[in-house]
Amino acid sequence: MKELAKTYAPKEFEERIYKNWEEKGYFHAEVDPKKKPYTIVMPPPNITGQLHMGHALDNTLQDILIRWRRMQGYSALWLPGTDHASIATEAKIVNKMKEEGLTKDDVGRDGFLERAWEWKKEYGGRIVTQLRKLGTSCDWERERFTMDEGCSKAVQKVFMDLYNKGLIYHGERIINWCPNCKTSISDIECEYQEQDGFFWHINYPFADGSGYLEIATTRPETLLGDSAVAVNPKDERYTGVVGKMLKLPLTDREIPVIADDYVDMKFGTGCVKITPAHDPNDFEVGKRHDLPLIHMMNDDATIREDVGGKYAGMDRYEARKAMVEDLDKLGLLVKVEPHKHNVGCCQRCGTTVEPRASYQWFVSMKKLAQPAIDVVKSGELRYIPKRFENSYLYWMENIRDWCISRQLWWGHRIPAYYCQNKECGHTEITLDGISVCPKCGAPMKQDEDTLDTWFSSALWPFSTLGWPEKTEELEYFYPTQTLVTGYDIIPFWVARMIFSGLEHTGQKPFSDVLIHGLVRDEHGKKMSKSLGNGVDPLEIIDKYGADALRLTLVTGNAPGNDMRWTETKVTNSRNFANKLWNASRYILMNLPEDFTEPVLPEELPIEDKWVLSLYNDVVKNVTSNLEAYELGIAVQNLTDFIWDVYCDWYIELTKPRIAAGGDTALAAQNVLVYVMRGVLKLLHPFMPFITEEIWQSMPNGESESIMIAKWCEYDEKLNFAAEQEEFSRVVNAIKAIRVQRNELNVPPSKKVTMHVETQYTELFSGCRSFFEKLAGAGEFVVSEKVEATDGMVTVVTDSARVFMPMGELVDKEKELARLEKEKKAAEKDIQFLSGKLNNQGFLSKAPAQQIENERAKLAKAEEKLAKINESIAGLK
RNA sequence: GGAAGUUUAGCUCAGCUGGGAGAGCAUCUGCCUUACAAGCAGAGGGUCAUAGGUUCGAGCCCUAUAACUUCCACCA
Repeated sequence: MKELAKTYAPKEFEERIYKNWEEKGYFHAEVDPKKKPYTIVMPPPNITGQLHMGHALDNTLQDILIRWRRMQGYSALWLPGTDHASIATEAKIVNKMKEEGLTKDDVGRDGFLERAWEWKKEYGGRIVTQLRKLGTSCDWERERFTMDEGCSKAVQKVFMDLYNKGLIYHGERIINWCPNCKTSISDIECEYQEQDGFFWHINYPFADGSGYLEIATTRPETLLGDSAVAVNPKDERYTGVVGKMLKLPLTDREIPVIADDYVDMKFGTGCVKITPAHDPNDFEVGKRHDLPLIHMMNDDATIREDVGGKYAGMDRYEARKAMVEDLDKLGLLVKVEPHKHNVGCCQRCGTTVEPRASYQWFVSMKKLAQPAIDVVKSGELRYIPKRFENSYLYWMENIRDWCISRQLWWGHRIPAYYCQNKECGHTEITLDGISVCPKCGAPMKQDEDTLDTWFSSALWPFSTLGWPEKTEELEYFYPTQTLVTGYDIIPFWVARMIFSGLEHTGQKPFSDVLIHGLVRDEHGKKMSKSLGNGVDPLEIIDKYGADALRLTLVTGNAPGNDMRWTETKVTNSRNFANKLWNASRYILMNLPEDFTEPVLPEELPIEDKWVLSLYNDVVKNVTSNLEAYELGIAVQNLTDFIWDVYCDWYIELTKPRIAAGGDTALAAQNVLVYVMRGVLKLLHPFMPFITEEIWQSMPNGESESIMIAKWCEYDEKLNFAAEQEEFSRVVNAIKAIRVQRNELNVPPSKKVTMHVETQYTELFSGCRSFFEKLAGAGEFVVSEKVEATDGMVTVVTDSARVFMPMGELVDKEKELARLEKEKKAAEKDIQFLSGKLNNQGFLSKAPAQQIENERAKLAKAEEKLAKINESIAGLK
């Protein structure tokens, strides 16, 4: 046992405690057949990342669950790791090289990767170091990285398996191209923004000189890639022109007019220019009509040499301007209308993406999605809260093929090898590498591309446990139990883990998905780097401690709901920590030196039973709320009990006994320590540091660290419902006296004589010291009947009347008015309750328990009214 | 265009399977009561967005409306 410092100063102990836990190996989870496993895999933060509030929330929730389950006796594994974040990291390296005046091509693939690994070595551990400050109890011995050997092996294996099953294919499709990152991105990495644009109406002349066809477009520069103009076959305006040829302006090409249902007659002019290489819909139209695919842009969105003519080399927007001007000069520009439309932007860099036909690798999704839909529909895998199942299912049911190849170097290189002999063209997918074509003997060359970052994240729950090897870890810890993450990455990550897990391991990757919301700023805005409204968790930890931060993030946190960040919430949390600290300090100060373990005596006074019974309820409620993932409610139960019941009432109740010394003091001390130890354990998952620091200072024969102490269980022996009810009569009387003293401005230091009239004489006499201590009682007399005299204030509760002689402080008229007011209130109660109890509908349909409750309430109200009436009569 | 969420005290939010509206902060009034002023004891403050409906009974369930937020789709 060591002494607690005078004030709560988390900086003094948080770091030391964490280090100690880690040294003792408490974070490590082993395969243990004697225990049940409980596994959470941490959503791996990007190696480029810095700890932000989102991480702090996500990891606090996970740590609460893991610490709780560990204390419950599970072999609780929280598996941490980081993500290589291909685009983000590659961008960092490219920027860094730019400062040195270098480009990717200058250093080459190997040189680039060397730099990337170097960078990873230097910064990749930053975020996990920051996580430790939060108190996260992850098993660092099992820390993984999406590009480490094991995860890479899993990626290659999955790629090959899917390819062999025909679920991965290579083909030319329209993909989203980022001209800045110079890579393809998937549909969900493309974010749409509404922008003010224009609708350009352009006349395309018929080749035979018989007039024009007016088309409307938002992107005139793509005219260079047009291979047809389409009209709706039912559109009577254009029936005659289908099949005719148009002269494509600004070029020397001719293109046909075709008919296709895709065209909406009511929109624009009803004529659509078809650019199959640069628009997903046009691509489909082009396929149906066998139109040529005309690429008109380079990978940096400049106009291509071979089709661009005078516009070649211009940037897409520059070309747009020039072409519109030229069309105007030619008299072909009919009109320009302002037009709002949505423009796809690269999630990473914000650049407007260019839809572009390109040869890429795709995962064929339909087949994979079905089991992932079924597992949720059947309830075998559930989202908390359930409403997120809707958007998940909608997404999965309407899923499109996933473009997985990226024109990046940092990532898992695609294990596809192509025969360099064009005649042969053989493609080989192999994990071992191959240099000679097995078909023709020509040299083979590996695909230059890497895989989407999310391809490896999708395997995270099992790749980290050793898959594809049949490790004992995989056998034991998989499927995992809970995944904790924000709703923003359900499509990116959660969905992909689900179908990947089902496909490759035959098992769901986890049973429960706990979804949390976003931490917003105090105005409700999303915290973001660009807005500069982010709050740095590390600064908060530095100022208030990790426990205060954690408590703030979990208090009032309902699954799936966003929360606002305000600093006053943190000070509240810090204040609570301080309260707990001082309560512990007080208990320890008074403990006899030879006190070892708390033992609850057989005979206990009523207030002890009262607090133990309430504590017992808290044990039950905290546990059941944790089971329901209602972490916010669980912690509320606990903090309310600690502050309101334990500190403000029970500690105060024990003060007279402690002062008295002897057996009664010792009994109180046993209860104080017993309950304190219990609530410390219950609180530990939420506030690990302070609870450990206090635990270490207390008699703690149970275990050397609270981290590995046993979770509290509801104890039927501590259920003292009758005493709980009984003692509340005293509490209510004390509260009522305080109200009167306050209203009459009688200072607490002033002792007041009290004559208590009650049928519970034994109870109230036994509680005399509480009235002295907490209600400022001087002389204190309890009897069944008290004769009121002038100058007495009457305090009425349902179980007692307390008369206090206040002499000149009492104004008889005011006192009467007050009692009349209370009488009205009591009558209103009675009216309400008896109304209910006279209602036949209520009596016949309400549950018996409910009727019983209302009857009891009515009886109390009637008792109180009778007492008030008696007092009024007495005064008159 | 489709879907979801939110709307409760001045502010931030709880309110579990329907049974007389809660907390913290802020405001006001008293307190240095020897664990804590980062505290203690009190007080005031709400047509639970609006309109209907179901029910003996609705903040909670149903329908519609409004405002705000978010996700998905992406018609040139």
